[in-house]
Amino acid sequence: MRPVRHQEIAEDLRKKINSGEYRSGMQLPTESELETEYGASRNTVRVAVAALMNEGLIQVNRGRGMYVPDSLIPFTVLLSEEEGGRGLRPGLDSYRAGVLVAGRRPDVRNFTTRIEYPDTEIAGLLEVGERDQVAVRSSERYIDDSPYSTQRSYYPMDIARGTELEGPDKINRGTIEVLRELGFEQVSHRDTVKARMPTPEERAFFRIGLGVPMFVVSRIAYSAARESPVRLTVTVYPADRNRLSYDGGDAPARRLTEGEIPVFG
Amino acid sequence: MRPVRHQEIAEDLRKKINSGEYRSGMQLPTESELETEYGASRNTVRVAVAALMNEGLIQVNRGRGMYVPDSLIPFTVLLSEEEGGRGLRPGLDSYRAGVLVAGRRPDVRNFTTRIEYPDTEIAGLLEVGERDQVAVRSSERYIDDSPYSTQRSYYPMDIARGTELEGPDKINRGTIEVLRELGFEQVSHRDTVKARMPTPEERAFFRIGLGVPMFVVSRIAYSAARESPVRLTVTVYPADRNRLSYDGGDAPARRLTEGEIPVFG
DNA sequence: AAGTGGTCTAGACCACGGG
DNA sequence: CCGTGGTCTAGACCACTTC
Repeated sequence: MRPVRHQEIAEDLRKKINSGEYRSGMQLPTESELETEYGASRNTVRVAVAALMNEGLIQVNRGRGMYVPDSLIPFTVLLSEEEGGRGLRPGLDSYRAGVLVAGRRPDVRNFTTRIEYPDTEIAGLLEVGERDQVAVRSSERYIDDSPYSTQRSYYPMDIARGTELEGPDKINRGTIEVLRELGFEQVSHRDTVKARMPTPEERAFFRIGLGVPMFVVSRIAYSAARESPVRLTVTVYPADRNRLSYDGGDAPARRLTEGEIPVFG
Repeated sequence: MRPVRHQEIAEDLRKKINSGEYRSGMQLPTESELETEYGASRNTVRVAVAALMNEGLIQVNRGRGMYVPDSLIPFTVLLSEEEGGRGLRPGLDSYRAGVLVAGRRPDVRNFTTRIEYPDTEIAGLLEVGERDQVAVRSSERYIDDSPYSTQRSYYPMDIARGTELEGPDKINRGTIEVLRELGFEQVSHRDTVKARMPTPEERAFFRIGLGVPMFVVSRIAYSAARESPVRLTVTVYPADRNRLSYDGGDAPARRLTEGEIPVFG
């Protein structure tokens, strides 16, 4: 296989990054320096650089230069903790309570409620007909003023009708508690995790570079009082600063690595 | 904000794909057609096209054209099923047994065993010192001759020494069974899920396009006979054809959507 | 052979960040 | 202001697929 110039350049830069010759936070040579260093035209250099961006290996700031990304403090999203367990503050939903326990500041913005007809996928997961309306509660979640996740919960209208769930207000005590009050205590759930690239809107909202995928976690919640689900919650997280954690059986207490921050879904 | 030509082109193509004007499997206009359609130079068109590739919206075949990807049959990886449960064939590891149950053909290739010093991350997760050796068992897993996942399991040497685990052979009855025979019955585990972009090697091995992220699932296994973990298994899956599933509580039986194929981790 | 995308060049002007 | 990366052009040749 005949070597291809931009691939050689990319491979060389990859090696220098992975070997630590270029470390986190360091600036790489400028485009014109790379041109002379590799004896290639600017566009060829840019093709190589684009490949590295898409792998998440470098970050480019217009006007300033190219950098090896700082390693981010990872949030570990605990997705199999019991609701309301582990000394969380009662009367708060688990996201808020969990972030507070971690010593961070939670915030929910742009909260909206809507009633709509579900698309095929949502209807299938919620086990309702496509002509049955659902109540949709959407919000953006922040930690310390940085966008953290977007969330959308769907409720069958026969549960939500006439309740707070279809109302326009945030519910600080958590919707799990509301469902319990309505007689639908959540006894089990099923999570489906997908990963995909962000839309341009998500890239802008989360302020992430190229090469950063998104987690999409869909949680279907069940109650003993009903065969079909009582709720579907879809949460989207950027994958560069989040990892998901699931315990099976009675796993031992968590040992945190340096800088790791546990939060709740 | 002054409109930028290649972004306009990309946005227009995105709309046509999402609206269904270009459907799965359809060929898009060629580069030269897009040049005349948008009145832009070839490189500008190519920048727009590159963005769509990175979002996973289109797939490009050299010499043939650009296509909207066929939607893949999704594998659903069941990660919270009981080992050996649900009528799996006894005497087979859960991956093989699960794939057979789904009516597909499992295959393990390029199996290797190695003894090495763990890096900082592995040592931390396994709770061994960086100067304590570990046994590493690596393999590539296929389903119906298509690459499905790569897997690497790490065992503390004080468990693996002198056992099949450090030997060069595949163990068809599953290493969970071997650990049980050694007195380390697995009673709990903790999964950590990450998502990242593939390396060029992974792109080639899994034959995936740009814009397809990878799942990295790290499972730490615990036994009642020992405080520190008995195994760490790291599995890598391409995210375009896999979703991960975790049940919490006693979730109801799974309802499969059309074409969905459940398999085991 | 014809048509597709892949590679590469040389040069121009623009927009942003920081001194 | 200068240096950075971002946009865009016009043209050339190459490699792969299909007929």
